Amino acid sequence: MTQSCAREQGLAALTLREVAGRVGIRAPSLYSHFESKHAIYDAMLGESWTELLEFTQGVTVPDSPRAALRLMARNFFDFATADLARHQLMNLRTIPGFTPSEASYAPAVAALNGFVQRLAALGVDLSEADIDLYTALIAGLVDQQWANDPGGSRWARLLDRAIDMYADDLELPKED
Amino acid sequence: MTQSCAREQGLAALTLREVAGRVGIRAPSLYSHFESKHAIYDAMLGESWTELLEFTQGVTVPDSPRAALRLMARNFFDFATADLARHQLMNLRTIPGFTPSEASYAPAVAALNGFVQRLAALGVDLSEADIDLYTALIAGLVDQQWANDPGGSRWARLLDRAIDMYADDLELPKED
DNA sequence: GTCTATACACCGATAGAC
DNA sequence: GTCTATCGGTGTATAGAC
Repeated sequence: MTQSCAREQGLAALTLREVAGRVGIRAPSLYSHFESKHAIYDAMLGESWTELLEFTQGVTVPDSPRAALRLMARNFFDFATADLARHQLMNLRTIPGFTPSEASYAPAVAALNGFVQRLAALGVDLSEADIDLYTALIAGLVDQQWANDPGGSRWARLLDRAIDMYADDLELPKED
Repeated sequence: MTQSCAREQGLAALTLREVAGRVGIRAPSLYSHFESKHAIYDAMLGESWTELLEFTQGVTVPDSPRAALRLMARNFFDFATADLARHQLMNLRTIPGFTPSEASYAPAVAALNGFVQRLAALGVDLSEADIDLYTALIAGLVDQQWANDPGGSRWARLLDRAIDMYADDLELPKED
């Protein structure tokens, strides 16, 4: 449900009539299921983070902190570069008045918590600033990939280097 | 001309009728000056990069590569976090079909070239990958600042640390 | 309850009079 | 150049059939 319709053009290209058409109903019927267009965005946001959360929970990460960091970053990067509308919804604030509900925000928090706890299990305790720097680093690579080389790999190539740079900053052990 | 109208709400909130209203004319009259709404975006984009370019050209940077990097990054960050619509236009691809014209893209290239050349003058030669990593790093901090703490300083605080992390990766001399 | 039909205000864009 | 009038499309809302 509420699948990404505007996967190609981005969030702004999503119209209620198209969403309804794909489900096989008329546009106004959507209001039986959602209060507004923002509510649809909200549902999509929740589903997206839930999808990422469930995916990451099914992945076993390496014992080495650096390798674990690399793998989790790669997974997030691939997830975010696979669907533009989803990325705009999860990581940007493209829609003027839209703020996520608590319910939809919960899986996002859970996903980030999962990331932190997996590293903690490997003996790496991240401060809030550490986490913020990490999210900014990955988000920046994703954004540049979308903005300046969509479909390519110009920034995807830099991911491992970026993670290594970040791991050095955290003073993680060099060799795996 | 073509000042940022949607400074508060973002690019998507910009309407032709409002733009026209601020200039004191009716919406259709805009089409005497611009071919389409995209052409207005294009003009705004060109003006924004030109503004940044002229600003940075007037700034004298420190002799130390690290300090120079810090200052230039801070200038860009402040510029990008001061105006949401401008940031979306310069660093993101928020508008579905919009691609900048060569003319509007030129000052963007010039601004980045200026950055590279100033570092070169200090003995720091950046590869293409180095540049891409830099832009991703700063863009990521800006995006997170806008998305998760607009008006605040949660990611602004991390800027110097991020630059230092980057400078370490480049193996720039530690002390200034 | 879920849908259709219809209407409203607004959007970007065009045509034509002055 | 600027205007008015208007077009098709959008999000949104409501009334009413089944």
